[in-house]
Formats: sequence, C-alpha cells, structure tokens
Amino acid sequence: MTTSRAEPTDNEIRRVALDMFSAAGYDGTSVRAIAEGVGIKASSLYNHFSSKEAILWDMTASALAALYGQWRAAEAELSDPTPTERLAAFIRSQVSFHIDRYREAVIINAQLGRLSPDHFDRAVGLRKEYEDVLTRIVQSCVAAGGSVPDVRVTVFALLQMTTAIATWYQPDGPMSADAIVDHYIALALKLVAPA
Amino acid sequence: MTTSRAEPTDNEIRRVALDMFSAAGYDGTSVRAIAEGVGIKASSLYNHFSSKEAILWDMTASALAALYGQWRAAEAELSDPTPTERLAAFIRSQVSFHIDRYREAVIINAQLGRLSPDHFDRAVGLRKEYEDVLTRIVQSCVAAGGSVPDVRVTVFALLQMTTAIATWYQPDGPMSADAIVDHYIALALKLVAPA
DNA sequence: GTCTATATATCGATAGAC
DNA sequence: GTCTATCGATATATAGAC
Repeated sequence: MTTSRAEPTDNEIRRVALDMFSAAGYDGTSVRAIAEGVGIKASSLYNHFSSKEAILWDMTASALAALYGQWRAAEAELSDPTPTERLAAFIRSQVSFHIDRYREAVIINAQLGRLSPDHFDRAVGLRKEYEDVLTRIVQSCVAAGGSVPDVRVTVFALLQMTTAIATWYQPDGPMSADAIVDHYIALALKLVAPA
Repeated sequence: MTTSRAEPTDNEIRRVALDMFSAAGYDGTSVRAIAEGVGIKASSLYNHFSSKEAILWDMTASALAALYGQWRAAEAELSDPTPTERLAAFIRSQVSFHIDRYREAVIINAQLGRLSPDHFDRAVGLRKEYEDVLTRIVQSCVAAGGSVPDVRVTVFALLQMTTAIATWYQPDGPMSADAIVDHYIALALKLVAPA
C-alpha cells in the first residue's frame, strides 16, 4: 500500500507495541517482533517512529494524558460533592481506567524506567500531578472529620492497591468490572473513615 | 585465587546480581555486567551458576523462603492472639520484609516472568501459599465481627499496598521504618474494621 | 512507504589453555 | 576456578533501490 494516509500504520504499530510491551516488557519485545505483528519489516517501522523508545514514549504520554483526562471528565460531572463523594469518584475513575485500559496502565507503572532520562522525568512529573490530586482529596476528607494514620502513606496505599489491578485483571475473570469498582470504593472509604 | 572455598564467589555473584536485577531488571542486566561487578570474567561465572536464569531462580526461591519464614517466625511468637492481633503481626512481618529486604521484594514482584516456565510455576505456587495465609487471617477477622467488601479483593489490596513499599522505600528517606510499619498496620486494621 | 542488505554492537554461552 | 578467544544468535538502526 502506498496510500496518502500514513496514520493507519502508525496506529497499528501503537496497538501491537502496546500489546507486546505490556505482556513481555519493553526489553522483552524486539522491534522485529512489533514489525512482524504489524505485517511489515523492521526497517519500515522507522518510517513511523524514530526509535523503539519513541514508541514507548508515545504510548506512555498518551496513557498518562488519558488517565488524568478521565479523572477531569469525571470531576466535571460532580455537583457540589462532599469530600468522601469526591474520593469515591476518584477511585471509580482510577479503578475503571486500570480495568478498561489495563495494558496502558501496565506501561505507566512498570515500563517508565525504560524511557530516556528526559522522558522519564516528564512521565514522573505527570504522575506526580495525578498523585497530588488524590493527596488534596484525602486531606479534605481528613478536614471533614475523616482519620488516616498518615496522609502520604494513605495516598500511596490507595494508588498502589488500585494500580495493581491492571496486573491481575482479566476481562473473562470471575468478578465483573462494576463489582471490582464498588469493592475498591468501599475499601477507600473505610481507609479514611473517622476513627 | 584458587582456594578450596568456592562459596565466597557464589555469594558475591548473588549479591551483585540482586543489586542489578532489582535496579535494572533481569533483561536490563547482562551476564558480563554481573561478572564485572564481581571482579571476574563472564565465562568464569558459569563455574558457579549454570545459566543467567539459574541465578534469578536461586535468588527468587531464597527470597520467597525468607518471606514465608519471617512470617512463620513471627507467628510462633504469638500467644493466643485475637484475629486482629494476628493480622497486625502479619502486616508487621510483611512490611518489615519489604523495607529491610526491598531488593529481594522487587525480584519477587517484578521479575518472576523472566523465570523458566517450570520455575515460574513453582514461584507462583509459593506466593499463592503466602497469599492463602493472609486470606485465612482476613476470614477470621470477618468471623470475629470485622467487615470487608470482599475477602479476595481485600487480601489483594493488603498485599499490593504493602508490596509496593519496596518500589519507593529508600533507607535514607524521611520516614523511619518503624513509622511505616505502624502506619500500614493502622491501615490494615481500618480495612477490616466492623462496618 | 516498502523492501533487501547490511552496519555495528551486544547478548548468553562454550572450548580449551593454564 | 580463572582466563582468552570465539561461536552463533539477536539487538537497534541505517543505506539505498524501488
């Protein structure tokens, strides 16, 4: 094909690389394997991305943007929420993302170290902003009468217990996505409950 | 050196490989790099381990044994504990391990996929046994009046939020190990508190 | 934008002298 | 148990024809 639209191949590379990076890891996936999955030769892949790391950075940046964007969209739909309602909405968004887009979640949480130093710093910065959002929510829950042993540790615990969902979730598993979301919201609310 | 004791070099290889595997990942660490860290040539390393994977399996098996053994030792010191005391003791052991031996914890939690299929299965089996211990403890907490949204999800959450400590803990960080342990025990007890 | 061919480097692992 | 030398495979990436 020598059509005028290059995007289809670009997106196919993204799709295949996401599957492989999330399943076998960045180091465990070769450029040749990605190309074979797309149906082209490895050399042709460099017409779409300048390097293997460029593919990883592309999907990392878009995944982080999607994670953050999903929360902002959910937040926009809240009308005068209480702190705990806000926490529940955040956990719902966070857990839903790690279920619906678990491949991208794996990239965000396990493959950042393979980015170039510059891209790594930017990714960590974006993730830090997201973490700060939850920190402020937990602080507001405490201000409203909630109790936590330590805000920082609680934020870490909330993020990590939900982040890890992406590593065990399987679409054909025994628990529905909605049930998982509800369970984690309940856990989060217990964590910040008054003493 | 051509001494009669081979063990010192064996242990040096284990030590160096543990540092490198936990920092750069199994795929990101070459046999040559390990050998250089030890102070020998790569070929000499094969006098101590039959393959690179054999090194990973050696440290994985010993780390899992240490994790489980630490809990059994802690359990042996409990005298007629209540379910929540038992949970607190488990979390204390789990968190302490992930702080004191965070390099081994990283191996257990992030590098299992690089083991041979046979070794992978055995490692997952051992980790499952450990998970079952916590499952029974949480069940006993529920039987004693505690409340959780779902036992399985709660067990996952408890393990994952503590497991992740190994990925951010730094010995020279702002929080003492004892403080971290106490915070996570408090979180765990809140998670299983009566409704 | 695709291909073949290749450059260059590194990988895990082995052979055999000492 | 150490070394030098090397095998054979594979890695990312590039050159240039079409």
